[in-house]
Amino acid sequence: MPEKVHTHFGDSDEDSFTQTPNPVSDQVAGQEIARKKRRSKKRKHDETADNTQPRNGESIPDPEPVPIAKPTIKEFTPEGKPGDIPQPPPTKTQVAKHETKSKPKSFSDTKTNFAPLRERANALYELRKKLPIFGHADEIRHKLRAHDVMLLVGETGSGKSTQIPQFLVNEFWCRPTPAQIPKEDGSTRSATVGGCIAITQPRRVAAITLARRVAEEMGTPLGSSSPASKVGYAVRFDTSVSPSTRIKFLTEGMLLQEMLHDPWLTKYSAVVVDEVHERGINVDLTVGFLRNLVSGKKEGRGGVPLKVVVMSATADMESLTGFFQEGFKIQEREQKHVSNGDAAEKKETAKEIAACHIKGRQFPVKTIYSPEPVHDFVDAALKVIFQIHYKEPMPGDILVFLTGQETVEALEHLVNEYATGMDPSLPRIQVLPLFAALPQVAQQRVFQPAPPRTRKVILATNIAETSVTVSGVRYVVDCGKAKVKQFRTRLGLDSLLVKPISKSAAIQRKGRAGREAPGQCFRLYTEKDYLTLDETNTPEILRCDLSQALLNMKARGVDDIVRFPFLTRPPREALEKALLQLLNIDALQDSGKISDIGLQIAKLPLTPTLGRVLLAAAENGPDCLIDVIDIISCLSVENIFLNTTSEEKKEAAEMARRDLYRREGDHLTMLATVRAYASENADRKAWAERHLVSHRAMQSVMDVRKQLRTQCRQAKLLPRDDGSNHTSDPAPILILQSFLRGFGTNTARLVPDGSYRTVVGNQTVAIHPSSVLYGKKVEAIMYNEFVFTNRSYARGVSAVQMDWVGEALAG
DNA sequence: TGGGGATTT
Repeated sequence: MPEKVHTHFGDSDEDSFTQTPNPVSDQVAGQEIARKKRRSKKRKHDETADNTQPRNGESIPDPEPVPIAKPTIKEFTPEGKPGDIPQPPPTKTQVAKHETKSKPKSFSDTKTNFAPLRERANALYELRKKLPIFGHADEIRHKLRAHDVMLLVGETGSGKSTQIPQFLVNEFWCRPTPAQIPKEDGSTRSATVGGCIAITQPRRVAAITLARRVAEEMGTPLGSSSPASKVGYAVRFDTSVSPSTRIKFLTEGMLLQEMLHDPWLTKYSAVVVDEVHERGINVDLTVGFLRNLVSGKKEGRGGVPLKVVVMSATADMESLTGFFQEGFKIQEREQKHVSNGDAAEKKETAKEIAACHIKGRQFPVKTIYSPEPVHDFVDAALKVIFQIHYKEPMPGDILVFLTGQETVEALEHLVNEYATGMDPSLPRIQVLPLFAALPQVAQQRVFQPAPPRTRKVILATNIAETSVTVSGVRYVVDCGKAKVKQFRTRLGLDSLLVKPISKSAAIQRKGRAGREAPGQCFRLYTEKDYLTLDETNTPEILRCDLSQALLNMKARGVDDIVRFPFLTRPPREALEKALLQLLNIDALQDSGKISDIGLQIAKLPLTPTLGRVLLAAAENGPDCLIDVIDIISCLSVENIFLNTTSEEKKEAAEMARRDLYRREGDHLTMLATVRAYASENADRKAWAERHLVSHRAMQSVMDVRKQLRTQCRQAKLLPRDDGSNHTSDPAPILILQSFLRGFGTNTARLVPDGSYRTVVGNQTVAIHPSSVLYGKKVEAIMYNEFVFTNRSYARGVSAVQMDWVGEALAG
């Protein structure tokens, strides 16, 4: 059987698929490089010779990792070295026995650990010196002394995320500075501004692991483990900082949240925004607020400047430079109106935007395109996997990018089937699926080394593009597609469709083959198709519902949304729709200003709609609120019910969950699940397994629930002592009516032909198969999500009465 | 009859 696969593939045009990149490919890559060179010449900032090299590694011939730039200075300034943090003098406790380690943490105990920390840091220093960015330390420090904003393009493996904060932390401008901050009444108050560096990350794990690494490199304990710790992190549900934290890694969402309470970011001397190229909505908002901050008068900081470093792997430098320059230009124009400023002249250099390019440390990856368009990429991937396995030496695992769980599982079966008939003298194949919905234990298998004489074949969604790094991969197979969620403003509907990826995503996928050795990337599409791909991913801000983003802006005092500095401006229609949505839930006054309700909602870690539901439930009393919090907690995490792939499993799941299902719909079913899980005191994990409920998801539910209960108590929506011993029967009608206050427009009624039509818009919608109401016919339904995949589906569905809907829509 | 991937004092 494998032979057949192999020959068949070879028949089509074996050479094209097994050869080195064809001349056309090289030519085009060359043109791309030439274009980049021309563009970079236009830049007036200092540049290193590195900049003119091809940046994306498309056709780098180097057989070795990119050589490291020579350090520009021979001796390092003391601030770059590990161990320059104040070290306690050696004392008797320091040589004390090991028992102290296992004792509860206290200051004196951690002192004991400083010596080993320092040793480790000294060892790591040797590795740090080899990072491509290391030789740029002085250049970077120098530029940031003169400029407030710096853009830094650093390819994968350049070391930017760990080194930049260490380069900057001992700069003079990074010290806490006494300042006079004007108060509303015209007087001033004394305060200390700055002293700390924030580094934002799109993902929680990245923030935590980077903090851990930098603490190690600096020879300091991590976060709250010691009051002397210099490095900490802050992500939702897990903050670890100390009074002496100087470097803090946090998620973008966390920094936005901090800005809600401290709009001037007075704790910080610098904010480093990492991974900007991913363009999640939070990073767009972050750079928007930061631009206002650096180009404004900084009165809330007592005039102390804030340094901003924007870092990206594949930056569109022109647009980011233009973005920050525009901010300074606007400020200049406004200042000229006020004074005939010659004071403005002096500060001119600070207002230029510095730039810095750092080469990555990446091995060359050969690109092999499909000679012809591929119609069935699962089939094509199967052939390429075996072609690699037959021809290419061991070791070298294969990473295949597919679109979703369905294609991953289909290919998993096919590969296993063909592998059984393989020549026994060949190395074996181990197929490992990887997608977000996969239980954690199964995901972990991807990181375990393969058994001897076995090649790992990892079948992944685009979780492997950014979130998860698998070692040992030398071959990437890229189907060229991904599922993309797009919010359609006009219909108020999310669609999840398979679409071609962007060039930068294709380059990112390819790069996964060159992390440890030279590699190969098989693209299951033609080179012509590659050239027609969009340059970059569509920023999330153009693809999502904007109501939460707008409410956050309003809560920060941005009344005029149109004047907000968007890195990419969403279409007017999308902004208007979001404003209308906020008006509908009373989060805004008719004037467009934020209302008291809006302010309360903005403080909740929820979508505005769910926030509105929570406040409505509070009006129905604490019992109702406690129950609604349980449901909202489920709605704001991943699916709590495990997937049922086969018919058998589905039946087993229905049996196991029978006692949880509620005829009122998914909302009360979730409530029953949370209540049952929470009251299970013996073994919650076993309980979850028995009921085919995701334990991981339920742990998140409990975290959210705790957070929401705490916030509700602080907001006096719940009495102080209530909550834990709540046992009264739920009141389904009150609960569902609370939900209708937020989801009144997400309703559909049954029409005579047996289908459901939306109350607003009269569109056909079907109940999603994952719903407990699937196949049921009720007077009307309310749903949390309206999604289009193969057809329009309502997800998160409960039965409601039409007169409740009428009341909710009437307000 | 079906769920790309993140994230929030």
